[in-house]
Amino acid sequence: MKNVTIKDVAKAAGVSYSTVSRALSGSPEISTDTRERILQVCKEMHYTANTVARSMVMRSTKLLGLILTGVNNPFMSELAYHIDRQARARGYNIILCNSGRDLDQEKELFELMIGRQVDGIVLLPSGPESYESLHPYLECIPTVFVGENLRDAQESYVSVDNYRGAYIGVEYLHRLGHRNILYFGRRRGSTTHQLRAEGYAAACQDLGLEPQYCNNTFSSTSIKYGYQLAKQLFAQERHYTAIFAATDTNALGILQAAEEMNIRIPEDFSLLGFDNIQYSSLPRIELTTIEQPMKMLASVAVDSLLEKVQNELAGYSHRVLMPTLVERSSCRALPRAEG
Amino acid sequence: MKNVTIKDVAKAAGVSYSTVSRALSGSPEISTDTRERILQVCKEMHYTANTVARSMVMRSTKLLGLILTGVNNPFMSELAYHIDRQARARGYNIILCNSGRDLDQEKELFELMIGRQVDGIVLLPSGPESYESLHPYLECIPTVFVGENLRDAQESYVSVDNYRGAYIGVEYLHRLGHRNILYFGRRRGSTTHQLRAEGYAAACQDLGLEPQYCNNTFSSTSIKYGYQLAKQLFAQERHYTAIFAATDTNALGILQAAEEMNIRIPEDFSLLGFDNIQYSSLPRIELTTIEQPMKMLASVAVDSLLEKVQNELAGYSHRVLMPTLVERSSCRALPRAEG
DNA sequence: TTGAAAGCGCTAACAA
DNA sequence: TTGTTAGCGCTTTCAA
Repeated sequence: MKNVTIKDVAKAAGVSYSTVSRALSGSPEISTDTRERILQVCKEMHYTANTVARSMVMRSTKLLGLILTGVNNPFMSELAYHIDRQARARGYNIILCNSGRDLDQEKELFELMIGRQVDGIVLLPSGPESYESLHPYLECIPTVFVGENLRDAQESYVSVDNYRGAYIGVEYLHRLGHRNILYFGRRRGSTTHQLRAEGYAAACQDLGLEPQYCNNTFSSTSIKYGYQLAKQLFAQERHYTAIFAATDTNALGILQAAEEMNIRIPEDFSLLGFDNIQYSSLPRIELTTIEQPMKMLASVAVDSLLEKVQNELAGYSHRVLMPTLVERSSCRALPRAEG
Repeated sequence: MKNVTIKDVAKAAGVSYSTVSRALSGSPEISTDTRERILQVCKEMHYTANTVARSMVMRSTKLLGLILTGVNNPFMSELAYHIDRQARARGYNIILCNSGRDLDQEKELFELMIGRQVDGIVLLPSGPESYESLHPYLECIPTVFVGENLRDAQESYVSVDNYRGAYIGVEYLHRLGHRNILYFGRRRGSTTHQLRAEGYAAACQDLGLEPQYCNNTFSSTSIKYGYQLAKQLFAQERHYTAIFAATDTNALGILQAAEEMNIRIPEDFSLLGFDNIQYSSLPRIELTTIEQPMKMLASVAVDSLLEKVQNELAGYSHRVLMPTLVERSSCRALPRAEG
């Protein structure tokens, strides 16, 4: 485990070490032949520049913090993948951290990242409270929130038009002939969820449908909670021909409960999800859903973060992408009579 | 965006800056009251230590490189999650990189990580060729391979006993009454896969079964390839009552093809997977499979890497964990007659 | 075109 | 117990 430095190269090449630095940085203030000679020596000695030292003098680590609630979540891991790709294409690397959806952890991670001198942070927040909670840090470090709508908060974020997505979903089911659509998993505390519920309500209003809700009483969303909720729901009488689930994980919970109770989808009722996580395209699941364009989300997130980093501007930007419908097999058209 | 340094704190507290350093590092060579006074000033000034500067003098970044083929793969993302947790518990952070299963990328990432002075690398290799390909780098930086068996290679690795796992799987199917078990997705080029196939063959031999194979002619494993392979397989006559898939993704491809062709599982044949990725536990999928203990894999990987890092020993360790059977709904017991 | 030297923020050996 | 100083590997003025 050697450690060839710029000085070693300088000695070997018989020049001063600032000359080596110039050769490496592609400075114009150097003759072509000395540059080539030095580069040759570097190669021979297997010199690798010490990024840490460079970071210190350049006051930039070319490192981005990526804080999310848990990479093992399929939505997050997909996003993380694209964020890494995009960042690397721009010459940055990613320090990955999991907050576990814990505000204190999140704060701690911000401090850690600031100490590590990352150039910026991509945050998939624990919830809308994150914005308030992290406020003091946001002035110290360029940050972009992704996935969560911050509405008119004075901080950069990238998200999907959740209101519009829900609206599109209801329209689709309506077009299929459904007139009784239950919204499943409505939940307090998340702006994203609030917007989806609002979009649903607005579409119902516009199309003359009666809104019906099954509220999520848990503090978060998961297949397990979706399952528990669905079990309760199925114990009651059915007044709907379609369920619009607030998230794909909710929909998967519904699928599980339905399976257990011998309820057939889409024969007994149609099921529409939201997010288009990887799970949803799996055989036997084939969930029709509203897609969040994750690759786009990732790339816009990195771009707007780097814009902020490189311009040193204190401004912020809100980017809201349009979700789209992905048709698979969990929804069916209703014959006139049934509608 | 201020930047409070140790010097600023020193000036404010009226001490030399080495005293501040001592107060922060918890050195005993300092009086309790000056320490407390300094810590107080640090808090007031919102001082955060610059990890980059510290790294330089300490010659340790407390950073680990995590190189995998793609976090968006559910097996990888699960592993990444646990690796981060374990690393952080030990005071390290993770730089995440995706190699895209490309050997050149992998090399490039090693160089990048070495330049970044990471203390060690956790590698989920592209394949068994990675070991050869990365050889020059392995002497420069402590590395642990995870997931792939390197057999007797002189480098640390953590993996599962794939041979034994396959053996257990065949025993299980045999116990269920199956006498004709097809091994699906046998593939060249991966030691992991070779060992699984060997375990299958050995169990067949020991139990007096005739081995049958459906070979994976693709260079890698995915649901899509599994699907294509299965389509071909189903076009032929069936001489088996159970399929043992080399990986869960293969099994999911089989499920997809079966769905399309109205083949019922486990009624028409039983299906056993290997890995226990998250997908496998989903409703409607409920794949019975051989589990790789991912949390354990992650924690052992980090531990043996840090052992290497901290002891500065040039040695290596091979840790092989035992896989276990996870019973779900894709296998059924055969009545005597059918066996 | 090249070299000398300062300095990024910190730790640690040596003095006081 | 505290202060002074050198130096980690690099970039970048300023001189030559």
